[in-house]
Amino acid sequence: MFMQDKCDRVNPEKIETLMQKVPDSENITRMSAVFQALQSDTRLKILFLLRQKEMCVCELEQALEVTQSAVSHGLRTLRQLDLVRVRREGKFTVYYIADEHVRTLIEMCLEHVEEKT
Amino acid sequence: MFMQDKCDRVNPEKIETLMQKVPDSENITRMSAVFQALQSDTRLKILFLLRQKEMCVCELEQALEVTQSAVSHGLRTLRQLDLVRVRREGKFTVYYIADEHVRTLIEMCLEHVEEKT
DNA sequence: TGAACATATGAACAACTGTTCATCTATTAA
DNA sequence: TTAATAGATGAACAGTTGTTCATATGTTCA
Repeated sequence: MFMQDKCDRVNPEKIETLMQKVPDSENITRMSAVFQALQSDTRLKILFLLRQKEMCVCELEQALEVTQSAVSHGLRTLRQLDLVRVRREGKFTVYYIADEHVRTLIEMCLEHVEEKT
Repeated sequence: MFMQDKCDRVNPEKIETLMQKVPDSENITRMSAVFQALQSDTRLKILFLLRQKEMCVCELEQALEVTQSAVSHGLRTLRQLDLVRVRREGKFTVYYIADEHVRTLIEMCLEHVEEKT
């Protein structure tokens, strides 16, 4: 038996069906973490740089004009969510975009904001 | 004349060229705001609900089991960034996904997190 | 009109975030 | 080995966020 609390439009059974098609809590939380990683000017710029070519930390540091620490922290966040990946190259640590999903995410979002005058 | 501060890999001219292809500050900030809106369990669930069918506030309220106030605040955030749009329907306010970019964004992100076992 | 329902919004507080500073580890080249 | 360079990380502080509570606005129907 369902409660029919308030709104006339509410059909509790239908709502339950809709909720079942929402990703489970674990995945919602993961997605939330991904979007949260993308919600930073610095990290976004890092991704738009890496989108063009893989780069080491100090290249990013020079390009972005923030401290090495800030770049490194930003990269860790992106790395932990598998948005970027790393490769050692001698004394350099080279970062690159993890996969096409990431490219699509930032490109889709750019299109969205560019659309508005 | 450019400074060659640190890293051997750094080629200042090349870096300048790369930076020119990064979206300008205004758009980066807008994207940042969009991702920041997507970085919330409640708002993500709202979008995954609206993705299935347009809904009024009280339907969302029932589905999500948070206060009406929280839903309404969440919707405002999404609305301000044109991620959802509104339509009046008698005494109801019906919300729906703004466009395909938004669908793609959340679907792309879901794929990304589902990929990791 | 007024009562009931649907939605919006401001205030406020706890929780979280991004940056810098200081410091530590790892790698290279001499 | 040692000095120099590349990168990582913890602490800490100022700034930001999401929720609830209380209340205001808007719509319908009797």
